[in-house]
Amino acid sequence: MALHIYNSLSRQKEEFIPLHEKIASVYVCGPTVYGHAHLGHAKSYVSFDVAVKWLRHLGYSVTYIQNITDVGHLTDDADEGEDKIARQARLEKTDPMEIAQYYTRSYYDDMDRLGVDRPNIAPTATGHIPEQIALIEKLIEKGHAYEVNGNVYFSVSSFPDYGKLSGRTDQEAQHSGVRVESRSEKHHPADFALWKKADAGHIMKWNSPWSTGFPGWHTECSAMAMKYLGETIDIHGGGMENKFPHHECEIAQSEAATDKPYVRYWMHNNMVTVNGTKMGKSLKNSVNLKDLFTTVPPIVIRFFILQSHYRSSLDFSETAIRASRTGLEKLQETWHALLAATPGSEKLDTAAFEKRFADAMNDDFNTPIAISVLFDLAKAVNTALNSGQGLSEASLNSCRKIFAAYGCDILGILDAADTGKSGDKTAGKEVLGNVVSILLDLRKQARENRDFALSDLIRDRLADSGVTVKDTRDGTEWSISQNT
RNA sequence: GGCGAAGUGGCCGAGUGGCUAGGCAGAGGUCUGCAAAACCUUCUACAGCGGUUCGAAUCCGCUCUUCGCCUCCA
Repeated sequence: MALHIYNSLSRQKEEFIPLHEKIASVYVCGPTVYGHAHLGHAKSYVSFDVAVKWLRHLGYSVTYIQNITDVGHLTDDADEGEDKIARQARLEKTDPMEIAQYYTRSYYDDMDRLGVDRPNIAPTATGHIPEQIALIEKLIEKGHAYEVNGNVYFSVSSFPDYGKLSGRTDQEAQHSGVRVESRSEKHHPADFALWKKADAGHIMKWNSPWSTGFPGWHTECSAMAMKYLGETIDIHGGGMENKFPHHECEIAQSEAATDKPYVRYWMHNNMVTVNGTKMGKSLKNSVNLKDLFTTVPPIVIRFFILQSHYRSSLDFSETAIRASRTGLEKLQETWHALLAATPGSEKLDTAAFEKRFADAMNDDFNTPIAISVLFDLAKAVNTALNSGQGLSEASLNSCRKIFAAYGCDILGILDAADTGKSGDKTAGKEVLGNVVSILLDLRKQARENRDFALSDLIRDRLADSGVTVKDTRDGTEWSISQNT
């Protein structure tokens, strides 16, 4: 089965055929850096991380662009209100640049811990003002934009396709919820700002042909996507809430400027909810990742996210996280057992598992199904290892390969450091291993003497220290507990 | 009001016509000095009402409910 992607524009799954063979250009709307990342960011960027990893696995050369919005994103409706970064700078009594850089670092810290690969290019809006001005000039030239009092607006009525992504084609419907005063200088209420003149005292501002000001929020993505990926890009991703107006406006200004299709496949991921309600900063129910990481390992969060489809909403709760954690530990147990196993005689045909996994991923990145395939394989592995026969060397190797490639590399839900092939045992770890060995030898002697009080004491004290001891058919195993 | 998504067993969460999703939790069993883990067996489903069909969770209609977007938001 070839890769199929659900295209928000056509509202159906389509076979993925990139503009240029074996090359995939991907642009995903990045964060506005005025606060720490929350669980919603995690869902979005983990989802696209897996998509990109799968594309690369399929042999595509992927250029993945994810912007950093550090100017132009206003607190109120698209054309009024204060800049988010500037507002936060005022609240924290510092410079907007410091706010942007501080929260950008914070964002990458969190994504690193979640195992999200960095994009190839992470352009900032402030770093691409000339490109945005050039785009606006072109739109004015072609009659798609007009200037009033140093502000430039896109003329929605000049672009008949406006509304094709969000389904909002009825002009009346578009504005029914927009609270713009009737005295607005815009020609039509639905017109959106491309360039805004800065008020006195505004810190982030640049010179332009129209005024000293700053670009509108929608302009940056079009300008940067087209600069690095060309006028038509293969995949554009983002959160569903950005479909309108943000992506609708991107299409309008890009296609009006180039007369070419802007995006071949639109991908939108769904929201994280808390108790069934959307998570949002303004609702004061957002789950900050740094806080969450203090009690839940990042890899569990990643697993939790991938257990649902990216187009489904995901409801966050303590019990749901706990269930994920237990489930993931089960998978990791098998992974560890697989690495520690010695060759035996039983054969396990892994081809079917590989095919099922690939089919699931090719079906619009269906990670829940892909994970269930790993669980099924884990069950087969456990059964074989438990039987006493063990797995043949060839089977063992193909199982390890699947877990390493799919569990570690693509889904990122199994710790690659556990493969043992890295051989990066630190001195401290070796010492610990030796000490634990001594204690386990003592415990073994105690058990042989049927001194179970002593053997249990050793096990309990080790458990208190974060070392879990298990007696298996093949002897005693130990591991460092999770979350230490 | 307009646009869109969705209602699955105790919980999470897949599944677009017939064949066990998966995970967590529960029950029984195997193994074990006891734990833990693992394995085996097993119990709870498709919001409601109609319709299409040999057959529907899956298609159609209606009703009810929830959520998102239409203001900033991954």
